Amino acid sequence: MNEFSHKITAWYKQNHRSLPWRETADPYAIWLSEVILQQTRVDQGLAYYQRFVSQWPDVLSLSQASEQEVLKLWQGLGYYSRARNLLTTAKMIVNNFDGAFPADYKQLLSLKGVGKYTAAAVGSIAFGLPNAVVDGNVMRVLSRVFGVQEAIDASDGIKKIETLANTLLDKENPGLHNQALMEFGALHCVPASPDCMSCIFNHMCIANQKGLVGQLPFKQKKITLRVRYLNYFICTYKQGEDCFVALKIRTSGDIWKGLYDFPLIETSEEVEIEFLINNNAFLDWTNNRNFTLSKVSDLQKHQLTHQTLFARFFHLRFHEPIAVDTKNGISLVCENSMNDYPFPRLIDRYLQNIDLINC
DNA sequence: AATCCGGGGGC
DNA sequence: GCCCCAGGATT
Repeated sequence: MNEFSHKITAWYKQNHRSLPWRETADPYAIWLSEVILQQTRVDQGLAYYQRFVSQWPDVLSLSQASEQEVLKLWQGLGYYSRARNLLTTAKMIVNNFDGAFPADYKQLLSLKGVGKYTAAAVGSIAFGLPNAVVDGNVMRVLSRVFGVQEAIDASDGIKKIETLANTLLDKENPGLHNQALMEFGALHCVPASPDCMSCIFNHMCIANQKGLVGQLPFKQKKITLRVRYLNYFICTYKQGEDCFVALKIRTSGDIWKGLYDFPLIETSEEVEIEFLINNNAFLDWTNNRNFTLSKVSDLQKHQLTHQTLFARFFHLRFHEPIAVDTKNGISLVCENSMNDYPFPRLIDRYLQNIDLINC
């Protein structure tokens, strides 16, 4: 074993957190944890992991769930394609792999939602395969310790880190090595103001020697923000004691695919209600039915990584049954059963705030 | 190679 | 405000 691996695994044995997916050798549990933790902190993902293993203890039970159920349990975690791919892969394992995760890097890579990182993580941790993981932690630790100054969001920098990671990997115990490196990045070699004085690598860390810790890892790309205005219509119709709400499933090529929101008109700036009601898209689906504007919400700001959303909710109380056109994804749902539907955080938060929709 | 996809937390 | 997080799919 090389000195780097020796030091970092020794550090890991002393300092690692006790986490449920570390108490098992079950590939299903390890895969599930890795998918949940993609672009997600342990603190945020832990409760989701526990709910998922509790609801679906094995890959067979998960494979029999509906997409709506999986998205509902995933609600609030973001990057919802992970949840849809999770279900796809569970079905692949049951149907194409005889119910067992393959102990092979390339076959793991063929699974939906499993890229190089997750294939290496599941392979090394569950099966002892000799593939080095490269995630945000590994990028940060290796770029600092070995002084990699190439941009880690461009191909040459990434390739350099990948080569370094595979050279350093302890092939006798790759799962331990990989987890140690990531845990060290998560707990000690943190993004902002790490404690380099007490670091096990401070004598050999090139970034520390050159005073570059604050500048590594280097990224060259800037994120560009898009601003969108979402004018939502919460359309209700009261029938007897029941309040029905028109929900709309989100479909193609945009945020929140598979989740539900309301009929909306999107604009590039803030607009008046008169503009919205005279809009063709609005007239189309209300089909000239009679309604009362019963409430207008404040403007709600919701920040995504690449988008700033401003949403306003217009409550429309209809006096005759709402036309349900399943072609455009609108369904009339009893308010009592809204808990079964997965909503984006923006929608869920608003619904929590207003408590009940006043029909 | 570039772009898109969420939400929460640290500073 | 800006950056980051146990990244992956699509084009």
